[in-house]
Amino acid sequence: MTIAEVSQKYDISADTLRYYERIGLIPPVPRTKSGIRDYNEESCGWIVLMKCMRKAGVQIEALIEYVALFQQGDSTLDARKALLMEQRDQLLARMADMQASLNRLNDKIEQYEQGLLLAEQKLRRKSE
Amino acid sequence: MTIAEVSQKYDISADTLRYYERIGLIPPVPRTKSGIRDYNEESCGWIVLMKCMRKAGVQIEALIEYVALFQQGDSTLDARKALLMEQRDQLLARMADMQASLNRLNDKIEQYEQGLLLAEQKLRRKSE
DNA sequence: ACTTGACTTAGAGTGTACTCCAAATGGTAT
DNA sequence: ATACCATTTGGAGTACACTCTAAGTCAAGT
Repeated sequence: MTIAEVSQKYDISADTLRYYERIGLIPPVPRTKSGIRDYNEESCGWIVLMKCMRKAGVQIEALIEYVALFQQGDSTLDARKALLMEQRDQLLARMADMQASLNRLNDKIEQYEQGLLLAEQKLRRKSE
Repeated sequence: MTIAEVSQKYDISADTLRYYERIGLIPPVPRTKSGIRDYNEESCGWIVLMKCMRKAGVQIEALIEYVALFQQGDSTLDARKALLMEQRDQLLARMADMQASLNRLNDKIEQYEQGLLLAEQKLRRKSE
């Protein structure tokens, strides 16, 4: 697959795909003889993984390290697992922050609902 | 309260507190005659709110707009509620992305656990 | 052969959210 | 009075993650 096809398929700009490869967020993508990227299934797998992680706010630096470890082979299996577990913990912490924020938002929205209700009642009383 | 006290109490740098006020993320803080900030309960309330929202990734721009609406008085009650509801929706969407990422991380970690187990078994077999 | 359009690279530019700095001022301790 | 330390402002600098630009290359169509 060309970069344009991958870009469309996964809704990621070609610039971002090149950037991800350049910084090592995904392993090098296979090329044609003339140097044009020819994404295969493995490349696409990395892209899907990284899109998912980035959408969730996982830092690029940690992901780069994961890819680097992966490329170093089986000796890094436990380091990779440790990295994933750390990212999971951070993710859980961020989700807890978001839940706290969500609760506050819900409380506030409810207050506004009651406030608006009171304002409506005032208007009705006036017109009666 | 001075800016140093507020900074310590809420674990936000004095620079950030000034920055938040400058851009309108919190309403103007009361001052002493000599122009030094003297945070009161209301100021602290805004700080707590904004710390919570920012930790959860709510965009500064939306929060600035909320404060601006708030300062315009009761005529903006429904606009404020609409803004909060939009932010809640965005928050829920991001939490869903994070849950997807969390699921993938958990799957991968489990794979590594099984992989490591297999590696251990291989080692044991060799040494037997 | 020549145009066209997608692709390549290196490097510069952008947006968001801080974070730091310099110069000036104010209140407090000696 | 003088030293000292926190505070003030405006503006510059930083970190992260893209995003865009310029200049060049390549394969396909006419």
